[in-house]
Amino acid sequence: MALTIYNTLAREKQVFKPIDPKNVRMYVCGPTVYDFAHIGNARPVIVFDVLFRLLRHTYGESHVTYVRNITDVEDKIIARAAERGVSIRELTEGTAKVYQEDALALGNLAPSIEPRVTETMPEIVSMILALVRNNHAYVAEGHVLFDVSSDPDYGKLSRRSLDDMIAGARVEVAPYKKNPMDFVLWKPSEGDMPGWPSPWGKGRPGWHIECSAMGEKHLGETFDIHGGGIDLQFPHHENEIAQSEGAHHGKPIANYWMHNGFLQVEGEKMSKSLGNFITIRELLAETKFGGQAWHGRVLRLAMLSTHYRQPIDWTVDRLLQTKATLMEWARLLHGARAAEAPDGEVLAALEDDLNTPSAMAAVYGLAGAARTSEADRARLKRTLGFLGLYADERDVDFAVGQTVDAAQVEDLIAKRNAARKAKNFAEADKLRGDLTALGVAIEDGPKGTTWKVVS
RNA sequence: GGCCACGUGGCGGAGUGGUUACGCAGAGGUCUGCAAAACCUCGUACCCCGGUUCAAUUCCGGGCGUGGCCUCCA
Repeated sequence: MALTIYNTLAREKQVFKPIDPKNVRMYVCGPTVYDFAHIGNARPVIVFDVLFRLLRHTYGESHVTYVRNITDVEDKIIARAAERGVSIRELTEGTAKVYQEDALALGNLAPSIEPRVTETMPEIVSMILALVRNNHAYVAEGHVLFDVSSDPDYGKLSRRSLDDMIAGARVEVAPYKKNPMDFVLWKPSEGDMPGWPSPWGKGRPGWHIECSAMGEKHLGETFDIHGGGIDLQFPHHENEIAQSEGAHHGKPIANYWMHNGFLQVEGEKMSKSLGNFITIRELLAETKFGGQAWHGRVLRLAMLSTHYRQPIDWTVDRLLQTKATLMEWARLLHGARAAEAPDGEVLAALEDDLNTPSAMAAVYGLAGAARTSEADRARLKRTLGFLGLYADERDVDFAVGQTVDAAQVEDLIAKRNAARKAKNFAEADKLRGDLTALGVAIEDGPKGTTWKVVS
C-alpha cells in the first residue's frame, strides 16, 4: 500500500510521491527556546517522529533527512534572559538541552539535523537580499519588510484573501509598512541587543525568515514534507511560503504540508492564566498532573491514541488508561525476542495518513494473539519498538516514582501463603488488603504467587 | 467582526451512503478458598432541524456547542 498524506495545501489526502526516493526530505518547525516545552509542543514532535520512522522503514534509514530547527534568536528570548539576568546563550543552551532530553524521553528519534538560527545568519541575510532583488521586499526605517502585494498567491495555504485579512485585522500598523499585512524580515538591533551585521546595519531576523533559510540550507529549495502545528498555519507557514517561493522565483518550498491539531487540557484551553499550563518536564518528573510522574512512553501512546489532525483533550483519565495498557504489554513482552519486521496491518494503518488509532487497533489484535503465540509476541515487540513504544521496559518501570519495598511485599506474601496453607482465609484476606494498600496486586498462579505494582 | 476546524455508545477513539472497528470501564459465565489472570458471551452510538436519496451517522444547507487563527502560542 502506498503512503497517503493529508496535504493542507490541497485540503485532501494525496498519495505521497517523493522528489528523490534516495533522499526524502522533511522539515518540522521546532521550538523557540525561551522556556520549557509544554505538552502541546510535544504533539508535533511525536507525530512527525512516527512519520520519520515510517519513511525510514519505507525508503531506508539512510534515505530520509529530517530537519527540526531550534529557534534561538527571538524577542521573547531577549526579554526572558533580561528578566532572569542570564546571558542569552545560557538561556537558549539550557532550554535547548532540556528540550532534547524531553524529546528523547518521549521515545523520539533524534532528527537528522537540528539547525540553529544563530548558525544560519549568512543564509538568512542572503535570502533577504534575494527577496529585495526580486522586488518582494523593501527597506524602510532600518527594517526590511516583505511586500505581500508582490505575491499574487499570498494566502494560498490558509485560504485567506488579503482583503479578508485587512478587513479583519486588528493589528496596529507600523507607519513604515506599505501594506498592513507586510511582515518583517530584518529589524535593527540597538545597544546591547543581539545583532548581526547586514547590508541594513546591525540587526536580527524577523520571525518567519529563519525557517525559510534553514529549510533551504539543509534540504534545498524544494523538499517533500513540511510539518507543524495548525496554529502555525497562519501567519508563520504562509509567510514561509511567500519568502521561499519569492526568493526562488516561484519554486514551491514543499510539496506536502502537514498540520497537527490543537491540544486542550481537561476540556479547557491550556493557558498560564487558567493555571492548567503543563510542561513535558513536569509530566515526566513531577507529580503535578494527576498526582504522579508519568513514563515518557505513557505520554507518547496517549498522544498517539488520537489521530494527529483531530483536536486532543489531555486528561488524567487518558494517561491512567494508557499506562495500564503499556504495563500490560510490558508484562506480556518480558523476555520476548523481537521479530524482523513490524506488523503489516499496523504499517498499513500508518500509511493511511498516519492513522494511529487504527494502527493501535491492529496492535491490540496482535497483543491478543501474543498471549498464546511466541511468533506473535516477537512481532508485537518489534512493532511496538518500531512505534517507539517499547524498549524492554518492565511493567514496574511504567509506575514512575511509585516505589515499593520488595522485601516487605515478599514478607507479606509469605505470611499470607502460610495463612492459606493453614486454611486461615480471614487472615489471608487481611494480608491481601495490606498489600493492596501498598499499591501491590497479587496473583496466585500454578507456579506460586506473583505480584505487581498497580496504578 | 472575518476566516477555519471539530461534535460518534459510560469514557477514549477509528470509519462508512445500506453489512456499525478497536481499547477501557461495566454486566453475566467458566475457573478460584476468595480473588486475580486467562477464556467465553453481552453494548445497533454517531449534536439539533431541514434537504438530496430507495436508504444518511456518513452528502448539502441552516442552527447550536466547543476550539483554532486573525494579537509573533506547536
